[in-house]
Amino acid sequence: MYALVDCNNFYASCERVFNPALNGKPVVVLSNNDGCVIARSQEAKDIGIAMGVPAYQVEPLIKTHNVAVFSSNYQLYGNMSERVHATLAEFAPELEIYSIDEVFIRLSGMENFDLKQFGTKVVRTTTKNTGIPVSMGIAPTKTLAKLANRFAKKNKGYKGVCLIDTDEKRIKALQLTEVADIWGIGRQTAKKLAKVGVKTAFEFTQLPRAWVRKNMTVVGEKTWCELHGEPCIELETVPPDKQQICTSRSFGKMVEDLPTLTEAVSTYASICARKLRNQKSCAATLMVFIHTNNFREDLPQYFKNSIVHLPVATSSSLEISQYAIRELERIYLPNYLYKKAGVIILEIVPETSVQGNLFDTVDRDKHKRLMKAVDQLSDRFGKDKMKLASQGNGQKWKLRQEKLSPCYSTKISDIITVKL
DNA sequence: TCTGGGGTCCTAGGACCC
DNA sequence: TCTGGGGTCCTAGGACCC
Repeated sequence: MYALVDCNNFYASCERVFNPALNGKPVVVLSNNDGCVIARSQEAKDIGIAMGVPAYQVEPLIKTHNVAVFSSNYQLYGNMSERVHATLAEFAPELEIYSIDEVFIRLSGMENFDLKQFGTKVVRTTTKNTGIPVSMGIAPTKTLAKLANRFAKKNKGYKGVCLIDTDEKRIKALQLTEVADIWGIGRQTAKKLAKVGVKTAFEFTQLPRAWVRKNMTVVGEKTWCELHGEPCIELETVPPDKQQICTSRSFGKMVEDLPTLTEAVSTYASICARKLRNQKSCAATLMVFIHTNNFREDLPQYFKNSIVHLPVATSSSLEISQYAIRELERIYLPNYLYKKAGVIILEIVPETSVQGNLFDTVDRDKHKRLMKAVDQLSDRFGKDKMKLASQGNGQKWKLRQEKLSPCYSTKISDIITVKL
């Protein structure tokens, strides 16, 4: 059996842990640049604030209902996420950290346990230890565990735990669920299924397997099998190394000049390089892209990217940033208002198997030592304390984060500020 | 005024090989 | 009249997830 533990309204719950005055009140968290609503407390959902809407469109609702609004604070959420994992790890040895707010657990060797009781204990302990309310779905496959989790959340009577352990419960759950709400069935597939008269998850499972294979590829076929109770999607206890790494942001204000864009691109390149070093890899290809604001139909538009293959794979911020800036200079055109830029690194290989180059002139050992020192300093004093000169100070392009909460759990300076 | 960011997997089709 | 067969690799694009 598998369990899926999912934190309820995760980002909104994180904000509440350190600010209990918000309990019982509507809370929303916004995406980067304070753009869209990406998390809502139950109260915020109840007054009709939809997921993903631009914040300015729900401004009247926010005012009328006195909704607490926060910029996203990933340092806080990441740390709270780690606390949830730590508690769960005490209950089970095999965890898959599926996302910042979801964990799959393999429940092996528990045949003689009362799983419902076990689940209730996990849910209660996690909430008690971290302050974050969680729900748990338990079933024979990951897809069914996801489904069970939906019921655990939606239905108060379950008290946060839903167990699908018989065929009867499985079929009942499938009948009560729209196929579009199944994990792995997206909008396009749901549309296709509607055309052949399939609305519920149960109806989907009644389609012939061959039809599913033909029309929905092996991916759909796996979902079909999992809904029948046959596990096809393995637990991934060790996260695989990333095959591509991307850092991109929209700017707080539109940017026109090359020097400012250069600061941003250099910063994104450095962040990519750090992510690369964290997984002990190097990359041999790099792409830079810039584009204007495509919501502004009244302005001239320009979307462009540029790819470069490096002579030797690297994870040095200096090198990656240099190449990124060079590509930016190739694609930059004046007289456009840019809204977003990004750096993507590809062709990622383990740092232990980098292919050398006879004509290499870079002192790679030196770079490595330097990066190690920089990373240690960043970990100790904050990631923005030491950077390349080309990154500038970020004043002209940084994110808009007008409603940022303090990093209660990670930064001492913030805690002191709060107390004052 | 204002509209997020970061990933993975699969398939089809073209280029190329012997 | 007639023009093989069997592969691999790469890329772009679509679909999905949080």
